[in-house]
Amino acid sequence: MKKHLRNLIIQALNSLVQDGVLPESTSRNVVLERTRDRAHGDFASAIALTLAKFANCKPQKLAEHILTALPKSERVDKIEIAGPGFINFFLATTAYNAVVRDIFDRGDKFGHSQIGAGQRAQVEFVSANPTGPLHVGHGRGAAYGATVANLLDAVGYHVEREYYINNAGRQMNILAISVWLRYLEHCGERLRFPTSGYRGEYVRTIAAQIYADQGGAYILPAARVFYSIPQDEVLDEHGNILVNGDKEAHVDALVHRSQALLGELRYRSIFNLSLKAILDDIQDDLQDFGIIYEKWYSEQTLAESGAVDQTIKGLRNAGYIYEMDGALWFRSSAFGDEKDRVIKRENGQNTYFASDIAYHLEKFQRGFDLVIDIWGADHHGYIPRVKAALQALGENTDRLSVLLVQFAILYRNGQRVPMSTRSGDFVTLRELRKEVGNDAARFFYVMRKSEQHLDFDLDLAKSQSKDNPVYYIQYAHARISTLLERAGKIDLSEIQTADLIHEEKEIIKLLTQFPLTIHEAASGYSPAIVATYIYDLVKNYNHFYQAVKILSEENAANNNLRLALSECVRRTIHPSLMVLGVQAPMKM
RNA sequence: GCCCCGGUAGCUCAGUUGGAUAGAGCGCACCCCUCCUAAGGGUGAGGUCACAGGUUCAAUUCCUGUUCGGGGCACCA
Repeated sequence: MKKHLRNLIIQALNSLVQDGVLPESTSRNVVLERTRDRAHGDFASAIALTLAKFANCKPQKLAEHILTALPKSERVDKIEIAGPGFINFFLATTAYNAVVRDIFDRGDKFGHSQIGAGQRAQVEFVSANPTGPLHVGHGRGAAYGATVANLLDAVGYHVEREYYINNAGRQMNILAISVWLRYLEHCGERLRFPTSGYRGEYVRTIAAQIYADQGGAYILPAARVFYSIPQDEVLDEHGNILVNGDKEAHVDALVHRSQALLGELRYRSIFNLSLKAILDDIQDDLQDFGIIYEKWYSEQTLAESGAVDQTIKGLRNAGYIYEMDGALWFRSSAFGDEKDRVIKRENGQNTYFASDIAYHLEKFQRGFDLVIDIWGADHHGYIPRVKAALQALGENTDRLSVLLVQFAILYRNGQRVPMSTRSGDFVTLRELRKEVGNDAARFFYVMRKSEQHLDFDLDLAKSQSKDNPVYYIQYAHARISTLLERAGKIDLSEIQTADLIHEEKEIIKLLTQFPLTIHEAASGYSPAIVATYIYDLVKNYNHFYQAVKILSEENAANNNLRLALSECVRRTIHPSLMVLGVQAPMKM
């Protein structure tokens, strides 16, 4: 429809150029928009305002010229000039018929398009270190990433969802010794748990499980483990320093000592059991949350394949590697990063950055047209160096989009729920899902723009009332479903849209916007647009529902129209909720 | 100090590549079920779009500066 009107205006402009009213160079980029106010018709164009100075006359005068030059169209009822020179189009109500029929023809693919057809997109999200269960912050990344992937899928991309498992670095070693130390405690050894160790309760659980499965095979006296290890930093419960020490050196020394005492085989065993326990938990958690990955990509495998060393060699060949203070540096400042970055540490270990470069290079080599990373907002400083490395390796970073997700803050009884990473005192994703349910969690996580901090109201998410947008929308879907079930078959040939009431027109207008909404949400990576849209549609449906009788309507044409509209709304709610990862119940 | 994100109604937020009278939900004040799910609907009050400049016929929207809030500036991830 918009296209149709745009063509009309372009034709008018062409003839005005011929008449010499407008110069030859006039732009044919016609802007049309839906009106906000009903009095302004259905569509409006500010074209006369934009072009007035080229025509050398007042906008209103130009608008009149355009109006006379506009070809007639049976789909337009009335055209007016208003305000400073807007041209308002009022659609013929018969144009609405086509909309309803079109939605029925599209089946369950209404709103979907093929804009991305033939293109491959990869979305990498969550990718939390497997050092503990997912918490509510990861949850937002999970819901957001899954929805962005669904949106790209809806507009025709071939999408691959991927989780990058950071299972090779120092943090994993710290996890392994944390588990082992808890295991020793479990077996009666007394020790002071390191400040930089993983202190969560889950570590004890894994340790106890290892003991239950394998008995005392890993027991060693704690005194031997801690003998002449550098002093740890000791804090009290308020974070004040009680004993000055180097907690990182302390924990690194413990890792070394553990590897020496346990031997390669037993150390690997603890390491792998810990990793498996946590990764299993993460995978279950995400699957229960309705998130399916095509690929779980292991950093370990990447490192073992030699890809990381290969990548460093590539950077060296390109001339961007130098040595300083015993470490290897990447000259990222040559590509706009604020300083150079270490890629191999003095102790010979690669930094995480090194494997991240190799991983991204590998992603590029897999040939995706679109590579999307979803990170927490606190990682934003990391973007320039990753892009720098890819550029140094000769890649075009336009294919890479890094999307940042701000934190979610939980509120219960109007109070902020305290969360501190120290002491491992955070709310897990699993706890949140258990408390509010998957549907509410998925919806609440994405209903705000991702770059916006999210105030997550737990009480609202749990409430079964109209105040809760998830229930409001699901309820409408259920209500329509039962309504249509009672009504039986809809006779589309009986539909006529000659005299629609206001509520009906509003619904149809909104329905026509749905494909565009999905497109905008997909191209802008903004699931919140869908959430806002669907809420708005449901609200309008409720107005309509309140205004008319549907089942008891005697006039067959009206009856069929209203049923058809209900069905159209249902066919819009359904795919929207699917994209958002929320159930669309038939009954409630 | 530098970098990223944000500042719109009492609260939480929308606001479509700059457009006509800036919207919604909650909260507040009233009101509506002989009727398909009241898990719903209606009416009203409530705004210096953080502030100051600039670009434009037109700025909440774009640019610059200021200010406030969040986050980041490691041989941690």
